[in-house]
Amino acid sequence: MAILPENSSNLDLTISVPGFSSSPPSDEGSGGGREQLKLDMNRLPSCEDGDDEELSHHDGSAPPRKKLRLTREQSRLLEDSFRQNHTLNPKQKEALAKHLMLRPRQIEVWFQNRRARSKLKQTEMECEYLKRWFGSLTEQNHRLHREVEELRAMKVGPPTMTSASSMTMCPRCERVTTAASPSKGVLAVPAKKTFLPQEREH
DNA sequence: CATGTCAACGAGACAG
DNA sequence: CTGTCTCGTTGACATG
Repeated sequence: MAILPENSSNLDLTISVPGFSSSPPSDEGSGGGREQLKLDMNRLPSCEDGDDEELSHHDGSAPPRKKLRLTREQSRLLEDSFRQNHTLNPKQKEALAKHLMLRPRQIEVWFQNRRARSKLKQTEMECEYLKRWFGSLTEQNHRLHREVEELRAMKVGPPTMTSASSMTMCPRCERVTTAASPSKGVLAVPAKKTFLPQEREH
């Protein structure tokens, strides 16, 4: 269902949905100074002992999972990179990891989560679009119903028009057909023939 | 304290 | 088999 143009590269966060701010800068905005205290978490573990993450826990027990917060600069560069490409090849990943002082795995995870957020945003926008569409269709439906009622009210006596009296309009395709081939009433239009003095617009 | 955000993880699918 | 993806979830942390 390609409702919105899947313009791949730049469809992501350029449109802001109210109440949904996943842009990293705003995230850091609140805790800019505070985040700096946690930067040691963002350090590439390779600079210290065994670059095998922080899970080189003795006793095989699972290491405590600490929350990594990316710095503003890291987020910015990742976003830039994401704008250029939504996926990374191993070489790009490695380079980016080195540049950002993160593990390649972290880069990979960030891109996975970023794609997920992007998709979520896209879905929300489509949902919004469909809701609006539904609303306008409902409104149009009501309008047409009113119109049918008005037309029906205009039909006072027995139909005197010769050819038109045997005509009915398919509510679905809005085509005028003869009574010999009655269309199934898709809308709540009674089975009885509807008399159309004149066909409106379409 | 309830809730939202987001990095991280595991499972399962898939391509090469 | 390996690497990467999506999807669903978890857990740390921030915020009102």
